[in-house]
Amino acid sequence: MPPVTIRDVAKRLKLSITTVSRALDGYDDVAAKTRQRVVRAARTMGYVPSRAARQLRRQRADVIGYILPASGPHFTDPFFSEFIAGLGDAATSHNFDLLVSTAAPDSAAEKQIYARWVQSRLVDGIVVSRMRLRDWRARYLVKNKFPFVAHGHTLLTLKFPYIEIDSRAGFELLVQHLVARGHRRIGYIGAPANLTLQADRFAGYQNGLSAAGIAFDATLCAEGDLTRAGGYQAALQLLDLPTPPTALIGANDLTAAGAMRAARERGLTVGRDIAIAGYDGTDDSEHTQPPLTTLKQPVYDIAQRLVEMLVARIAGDALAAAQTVLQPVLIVRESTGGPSG
Amino acid sequence: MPPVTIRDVAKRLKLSITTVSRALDGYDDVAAKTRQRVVRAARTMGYVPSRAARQLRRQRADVIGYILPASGPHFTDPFFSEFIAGLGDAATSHNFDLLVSTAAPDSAAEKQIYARWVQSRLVDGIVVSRMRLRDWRARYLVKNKFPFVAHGHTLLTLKFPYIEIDSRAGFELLVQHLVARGHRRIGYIGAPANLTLQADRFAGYQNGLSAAGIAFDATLCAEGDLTRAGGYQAALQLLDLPTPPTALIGANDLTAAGAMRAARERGLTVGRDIAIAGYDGTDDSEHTQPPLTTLKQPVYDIAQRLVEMLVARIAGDALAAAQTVLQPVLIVRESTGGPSG
DNA sequence: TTGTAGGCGTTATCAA
DNA sequence: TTGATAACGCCTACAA
Repeated sequence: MPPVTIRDVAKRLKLSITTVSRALDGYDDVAAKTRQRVVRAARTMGYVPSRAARQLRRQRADVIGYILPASGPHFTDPFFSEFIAGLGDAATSHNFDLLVSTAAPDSAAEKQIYARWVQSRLVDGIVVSRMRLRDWRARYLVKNKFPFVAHGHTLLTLKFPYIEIDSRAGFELLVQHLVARGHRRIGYIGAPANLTLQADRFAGYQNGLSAAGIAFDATLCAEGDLTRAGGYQAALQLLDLPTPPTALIGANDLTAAGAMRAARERGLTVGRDIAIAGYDGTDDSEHTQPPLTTLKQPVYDIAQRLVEMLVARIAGDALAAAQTVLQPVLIVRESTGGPSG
Repeated sequence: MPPVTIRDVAKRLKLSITTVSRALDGYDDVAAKTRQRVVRAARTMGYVPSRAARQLRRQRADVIGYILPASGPHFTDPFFSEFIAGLGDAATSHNFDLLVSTAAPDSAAEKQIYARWVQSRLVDGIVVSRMRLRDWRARYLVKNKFPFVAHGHTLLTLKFPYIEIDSRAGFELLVQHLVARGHRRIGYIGAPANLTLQADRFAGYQNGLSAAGIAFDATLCAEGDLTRAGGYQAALQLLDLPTPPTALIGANDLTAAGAMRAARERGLTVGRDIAIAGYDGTDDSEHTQPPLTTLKQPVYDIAQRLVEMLVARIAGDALAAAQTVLQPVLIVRESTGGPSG
């Protein structure tokens, strides 16, 4: 059976489709009694407006989009689980739907998705995450005047709303913590250099060192890729140095988890022979063995707030152009010796 | 500026919109030269068909939907990261988009989402996961003749396509493995009783015991909720028995991870003092400490194949009604003594 | 090979 | 307070 349309409802009630539409949309120029009849009939007949028709007429989809920075099988960063949960919950509560796609960063597929979503007006707005220093996505969306919000900034002179964690300050804190525990040779496992988060976190690491009067040593730095495997490889490299570091900081928790594994393989007991710390602070970090010292960012809340900003922006609210910077919270656990260590 | 429509392209070329439409859709009754002009003009003008209009006309959205069984902040099961990655990649490669929402199982919100998606034809088909024994979702979708595919079966006498892992056989294998390592008191931490997976895995556990001539002991069984926290709590309960189990099986890896934590807190060394095993086998299981013995299901592939089946079904392909059962693979790691243990 | 016209299901404008 | 009617942008018989 074909879906029931507004026409069916109107016919059944011997009313015009206009009246039905207005009654359902809650206009106040409909007799209370009529409205009641309409609402009841619509419910019993199971009428739900066609998205396509409504969308065509109103020129908006009530959908927001998000693209996961990955494609392929092994994708399990808990950061993104929590992020998506936040986006989804917030979208629902604002009567939006969430469209999700996957694409490797800077791939042709990614560009194609953006073009398609924007040009075909499939979505009304986009949430962009894991920003890059010279992010073509920001450029593209600004150029097309397309509503979007970001998790993190760029180096470009573009104005757009974002929420961001002051990870630079966070990493300074982290270094300070390690120095207080007596560490001088502190290694750093970073992310690809084109990412904003790498620039920030690396800068924080360097600042932390210099604040403690420790000379920066490039040989103690390696590049990871924000995955466990990347952290593992990079950590091995650092641990096999003639004079290895006594502490390692990963650009995120996954990197740190990989580093923990590498340390164990080299016969080191994490938290005693070597200190390891990460960044993100999703639940998983509490459940590594030993539990991971980390900087916690409120991922779920950030996602929710991003959606709120985006929805406001789609509605044309100028206020939504805000740029918010939050402070991460240092959580000290056993991987760096424990709270009282 | 308003988006460019097919009319704009036609006007510019002094052609009818029909010709433009047909040229772009690759019909062969368009002069090669005309097509070329049209394609070029469309590209330079940045024309992309309006989704809403096309959708209204063709009565399909080219969108499939998936609902994450969770709402709230702490949602980080790697199973679902991988599942979504698989859905997203497969959807993209079939020229579909993926709509994602979140809702607690059996909540009012969940029902509402289904009603909305189905009735408003927002999506052309739905992927359903974590099936329940008497699953109203399957009932609802079958009743509405709405295309869907499932990860797992139900107890209902409904015919629908699904892919499923023979987790019953898997758990028998797991018990067998533990028995071979000398365990007789094998505990089980399950999932909520209304879930299909619980029925299957619990049955497999029981079968495994009886095959080994071990009497079933209900006091060695506890109910978890497929989260780490749930596994932790349930494990504590079992470990604090007068005569605690020497081995624990979790209904999934997260449960097992929680159990490992509980064991450590009780001063036990996992893999030596107690054996612990799980189910799912995402990358994370390899990185617990010690690495977790588990039954691996090919999550990413399953997700991809589900999408393929769904797409075929949406296209009206009867073949897509298949019901596939795959075998899980036992992966023995240190948490039960190691491969050679 | 190209063009005309109708309609997909809504919402919104204007009259009645 | 209600109803007729015109779009929204596209696809596709059918006609030319």
